[in-house]
Amino acid sequence: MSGDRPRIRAAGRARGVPEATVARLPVYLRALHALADAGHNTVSSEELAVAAGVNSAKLRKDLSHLGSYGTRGVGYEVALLVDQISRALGLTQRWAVVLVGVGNLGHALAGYAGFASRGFRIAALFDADTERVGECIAGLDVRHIDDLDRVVAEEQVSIGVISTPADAAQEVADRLVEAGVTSILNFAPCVLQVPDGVDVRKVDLALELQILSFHEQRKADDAGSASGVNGSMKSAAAGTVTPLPTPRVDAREVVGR
Amino acid sequence: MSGDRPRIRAAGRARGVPEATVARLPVYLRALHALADAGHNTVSSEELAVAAGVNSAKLRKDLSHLGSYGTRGVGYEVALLVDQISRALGLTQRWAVVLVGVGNLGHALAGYAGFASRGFRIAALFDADTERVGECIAGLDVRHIDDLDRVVAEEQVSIGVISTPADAAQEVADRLVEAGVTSILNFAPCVLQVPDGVDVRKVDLALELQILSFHEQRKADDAGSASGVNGSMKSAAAGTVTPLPTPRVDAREVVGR
DNA sequence: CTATGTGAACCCATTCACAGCA
DNA sequence: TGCTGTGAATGGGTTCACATAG
Repeated sequence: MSGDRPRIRAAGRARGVPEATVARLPVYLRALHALADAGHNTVSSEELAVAAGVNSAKLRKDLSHLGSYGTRGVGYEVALLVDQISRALGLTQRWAVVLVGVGNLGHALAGYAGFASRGFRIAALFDADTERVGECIAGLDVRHIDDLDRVVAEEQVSIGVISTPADAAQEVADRLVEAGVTSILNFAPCVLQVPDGVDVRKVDLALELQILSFHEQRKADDAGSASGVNGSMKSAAAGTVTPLPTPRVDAREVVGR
Repeated sequence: MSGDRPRIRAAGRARGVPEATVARLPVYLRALHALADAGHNTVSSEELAVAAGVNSAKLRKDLSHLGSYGTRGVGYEVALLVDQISRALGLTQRWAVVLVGVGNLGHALAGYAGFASRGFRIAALFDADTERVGECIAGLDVRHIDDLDRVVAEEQVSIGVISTPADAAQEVADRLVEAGVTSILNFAPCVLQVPDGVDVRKVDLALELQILSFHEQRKADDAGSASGVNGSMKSAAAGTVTPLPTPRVDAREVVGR
């Protein structure tokens, strides 16, 4: 038993699972559910790795951090693995979450079936706009942000989702923390300041596109330098052409910082 | 000039920027825009690091991969840095993207102002459901997926966003690649198979919550083991209680794998 | 004989600490 | 003098390759 170096362990349960591993466990879980649906009772590390989009060595190393739940020469029992990963992720309980900000994105998140199906229950929706309060979205009434404290306490909420504009996000985060929330998922495009003990994860939609933009550019450059010395245009791959020399930053027109 | 080890470099432009650095450049860009709006002309690595939520050593190392654009003893000129980072990310051109799947989430993405404000133009919306085709969302008509090839070619689209249900995502990805798209942002909770040369980034909403769940559980466990030997309940922190012993996986009720 | 579990090697990223320049 | 830019040190994560168990 035990991993590489002697990571911290609690009483009986496995602990000190590396962060990179934690981030992949939900992917394995998804793949396992799909395999179970397809009627598989057991699965090899190779099969599961393919289904999860990683290599098998990484998968085995990841699983080894949870314990030894495989059978040498055979593979893993699907149901058992689902059980163990769910347990490791804390999904044996159904977490209550509150969502703040029911604009464009908040609406979609409130109606996202994936939350319910993967261990989460939206306890309440909030907004600061009194126009929106009272509106019913996905079976939930939108409440005013001032009710946050009460709901978080009553429903034992520990996770908050922020889908407000960027300029309101910090204020909302402060209120969530004040109310007792200790984990925040932030969809607003800004950095949040929170006290120790509070976890924040961010999802930035445009940021992901910007990363893709980098790689697109790289591909276009490669294609360009393959033929002409510095292929000024011509093989600009699939990108919107117009390679503007130095357009000065007058970009960023609308909305969020 | 040049980084630590001699990473690959092209003609004159900086290359071989580490992936971890690339992922942070958009964050720096956001912070710089905010600083510019606040009237700052120059900024020190320390100030910018705080605004971006990283430490200053990491920031400087990251920027060093783009070249030497700071002034020792002074700091960085905000406008110049914005320019250089934009250039490095390939944001001197405005990329055209197509969005496939105008359900709950697709709707929200189509209306997301952050795309337009950060260098991207939604060229078209697509759906397979003929009921939806023709609908107008955020000023764009929803087109049928069969028109994908034409639009991608005509508008020189190289980036596609998938916001379909999981069971349709692979099919859509295949079509996007077939049409000539070489970068995909996938919101569907599944692993996509794509040929070499195509980049995929994924955003999984529930996955992020599951990661937070892990850390919540850890905090709850810590709080529990602080007092009683194995505090069976009582100090279950803020989480929805009910620590179920071995609930057998009957979870996952609705929707996507 | 097969596929897991894991030490060891390797590689990438972060952090430190200071040389070098305005 | 102050802050950038960067070698060197450290640490985490990935991959390799094989001992081990069924």
